[in-house]
Formats: sequence, C-alpha cells, structure tokens
Amino acid sequence: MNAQSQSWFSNNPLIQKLNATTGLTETEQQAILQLPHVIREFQADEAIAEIGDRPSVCSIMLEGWACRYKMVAEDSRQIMSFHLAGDIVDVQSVFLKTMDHSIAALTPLKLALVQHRDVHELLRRLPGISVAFWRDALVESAIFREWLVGIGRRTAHQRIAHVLCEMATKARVVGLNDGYTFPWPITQTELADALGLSSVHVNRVIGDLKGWGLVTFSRKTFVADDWKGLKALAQFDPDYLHLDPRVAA
Amino acid sequence: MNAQSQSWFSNNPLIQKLNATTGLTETEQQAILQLPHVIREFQADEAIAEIGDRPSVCSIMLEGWACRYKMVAEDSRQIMSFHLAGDIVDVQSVFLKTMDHSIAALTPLKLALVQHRDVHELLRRLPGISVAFWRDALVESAIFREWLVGIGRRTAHQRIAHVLCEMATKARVVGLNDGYTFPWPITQTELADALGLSSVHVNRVIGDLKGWGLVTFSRKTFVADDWKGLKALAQFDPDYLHLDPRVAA
DNA sequence: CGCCTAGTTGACCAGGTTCAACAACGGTGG
DNA sequence: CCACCGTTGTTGAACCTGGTCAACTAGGCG
Repeated sequence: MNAQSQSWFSNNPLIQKLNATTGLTETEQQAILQLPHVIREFQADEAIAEIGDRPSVCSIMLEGWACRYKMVAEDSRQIMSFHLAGDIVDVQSVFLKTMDHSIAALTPLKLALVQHRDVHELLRRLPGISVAFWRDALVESAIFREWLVGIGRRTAHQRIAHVLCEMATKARVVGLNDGYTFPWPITQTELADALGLSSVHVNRVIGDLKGWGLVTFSRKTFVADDWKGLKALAQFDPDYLHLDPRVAA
Repeated sequence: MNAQSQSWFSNNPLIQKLNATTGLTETEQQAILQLPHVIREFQADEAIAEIGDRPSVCSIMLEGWACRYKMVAEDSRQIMSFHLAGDIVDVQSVFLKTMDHSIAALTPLKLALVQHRDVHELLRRLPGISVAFWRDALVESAIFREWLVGIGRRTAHQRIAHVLCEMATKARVVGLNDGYTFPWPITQTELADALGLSSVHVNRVIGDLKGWGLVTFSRKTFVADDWKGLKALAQFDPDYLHLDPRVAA
C-alpha cells in the first residue's frame, strides 16, 4: 500500500497540474506526496475502468495517455476526453458509485492508485486541496463543454486544430511540450472518435493542415510549424482551461 | 440579504434535487433553507451571467428555464445545457473566478442568489452537503459527456429524442412532470443550437416524431404519447443521471 | 387589427460518410 | 539483415444527412 516511485516524488505531475490552476502551499504538496498509493502499469488498450464498474480506488496518471469513451453501437465509439500525466482520471468515482463510461489506456501507462477513503480524508483535512480538486473537476467540465462547442458548431478543420491546440497547452503545463513539439500517440481513428468524424475525413483534413504548413507529425511526435496560424484557424482561446496567467500561452 | 420567498421554503427544489442523488439529513436540509439569499426575477432572454464576468454570488434556480451557451461566431451559438428548478446554474463561479461561457434566461425566471463566501462556509461546515454538491457537479459533467456522445455519434432523430427523454427525467425529479407531460418552453431554434443542428432540420425531425406518434407539443407543453418508443429510439439509459433508484424511471 | 416571433415547406447544395483498395510503417521472428 | 504481418495511414468515387436560402403560414399579444 505504500509502494513508491520516481515519478511520484520527483516532479509529481498532479502537483504540477494543480499548481497551474490553484497554487498549493508546502503543507498541501507534502500531503499529496504522502498519500498512500500503489503504482500500477497498464499496456496500450488495456481497460482502466469500465462502464458499470464500482471502483474503490481513484487513479492519478503519472505517464502515458488514456481516454474516456462510451460505445453507442458495436462499431461506434465516442471518445470524450484524452488524459495525460497529472490527470485524475476518475475523481468521479470518489463521489458517484457507478462508472457511467469507460476509461482505457491509449499507450502503455503508469497510474498511482489511491483509496477513495484516503481521498475523502485528504479533502476533509485540507480545505486548500479540496478547492484545488474542485477547480480541477470544474476545468474538466469546461473542457467537455468546449468539445461540445467544437463538435456542435466548428468545421472539421477547426475541430482538429482546436484539439491539437488544447492538448499542446495541457502538455505544456506538465512539461511535455517545449513550445512547438510534444509526443502525439493518438491515431487518426482515435481522433475521429473524439471529434465525431470518420477516420477517412480526419486523414484528409490532417493532410490539409500539413499542406498549409501548420503542422507536421513525425514518429508519434506533433510539431506545430505555425503555432499562431494553428491557433488562428482553431480560434483557440485557452481561457476555458483556467490556467494561472504565468503558465498560460 | 435575507429576503424570503414561497418557493425557497415550501418544496425547495434544490433540496429536492440533491435528495434525488444523495439524500440529505434534516440538519443539512435546514442549513440550506437558512442560507442567506436574495430572490431575483429575470425576464426571458435576460443575461444571468456573461462570459468574462467575475460573479460574487451563485444562482439557484427556483422557477423557469435557463441555458448555458457560447457564441462561436456572430450567428453561431452552441447551447451546452438547459436548466430548471433546483439547478445551481453557476457553482463554477464559486471556485473559478472568470466565467468561460454565458448563462441566459429562456423564460421568465426566479433565482436565489447566494454569496460565494456563504457557500464556502456551508461546504466547510457540513461535509454531507459538500458531498452532495460534488455529486451534483459530477452529474452535470456526465450530462455534458452524454451530449457529446449525442452530437458526436447519434443521428438527428436520436439526438432530439434523447434530449427530450433527459429533460423529461430531470423535470420529473423536481415534480414538473406527471410522467408524460411537462412544460416545454424551448423553441426549435434553441433546440437546434443545443444539438448542433439547423432549426430547419429540427423542425423536420420533430415533424417525423409527431408523425410516428411518439410525441405531441401543444401550448408550450410536451406530451410523450409513446414514452417507451421515444426511449427506444433515443436508446435512452438514465444511468448517467445517477438518480436514486427510487426516483429513476 | 397588425406586428413580431416561431414554425413550416421546398429546392438546391455541401461537408462529411461509406466502401473499398492500396501503401507505408513498425515490430517480430528466423 | 530481411521477410512477413498487422496496424495505421492514404486515396478515389459514389452517396447521403443535414445545411442554406428563401418564402410563406400560424400563433400570441398589445
């Protein structure tokens, strides 16, 4: 119950992320580092939680990528979010018993599992952390809303550009992005399932973005060749991420 | 700061709604009833909060309908949720300073305004209420995700049927729905903006639903002539609303 | 009665889907 | 080091859901 790891102590990505919206005191950071937890590794495509499950732990991402999704039919999936280091992938389960959607690994990944009761205890003991968790959950809500706007009202080109801007920004917060480059393990099919498009169309649109000199993809890496152009196309305004001005673009 | 009202005390819809997912003790219910608040009325189309605002109160709906939305262009709006009695329309502002979207009245409505500091105090003092608020916020998140699934992967017919099922269920929780009938003040244009469709298409699809004998609309009232059929078309599964089994369909 | 908003209908158009085939890539085992 | 295989990406052609434009009708309210 107290297995430890490199990525929990050095540069803990949860602290890094919470700091980006809230700012934590030294005490609060220590309390997070001292949370009893177990590190668990997953393979790509492995299920982290499935619809109908009643988890007793919640999962903090340390490395890798994951997504939330729901199946609509045998062959129709809607991905509702992508997650990387620092995300608490199922805070939901701390308060609502049953999972109403599934979560799966997109790449090999590493999670810290924390018992629900320890989370409850942490939130009760340190109101500052409670506020940080609230903010984090509300920002996630804001991201869902932004995706809603995208799927509902933006063209395929804007949608794809927008999600790239969003992930680039989220990656920067946890130090995975040097400004123009970051790891991009998402397949075009996955992107399609996230944006309500077909993989064929995603492929064509990405072709356009490349052709217009906005982006490049090489070896699972995303390169923003023209970050300003990409943001302009997407009409990307990061306000909804509620980042500390020091961290924001 | 302590104006009172009929609908705050008798049958308080916030308590009614929180009870539907969480269950509150007598003490907790009393604490809510004793919250210092001001009642304010709005006209249809009046703004409750606008993007960029930094509210110092949060708003609990007592009567009427409201929606959350974001403009994408001059003539393109995405509605992200509908709200009725019992909804805390901007819990978000308790924790995040700046509004990242707007909220407007769809009908004449009545709100209870509560100072943020009083909400903070309430949450700190009564952990049970804190849990109830968490659940409420997480259910709202789940609703955003469900809309995402709808806009992303459901046909126009399913989408419209689904939103009708959802609102019928939410209305039932706060006693606005006798099972098959409830007030429906939403225009087809508003529905279109919520579902990522055009109003012309919404009109045609609603025509189909009427033609198939599933629904009727008369004098701003929705009638589910064939509730089972409607649910089947929508593939509506209310799990994501996390209702107490006693309340659920 | 007249006005304004919401609902209705038709004709045409386009963004994105589907189906199908093929090419490129990366990892594996010999 | 290469041959093989499964996955991911790429491309073309036909099709279709839903959008746009525009005009007209029906209600609700002063």
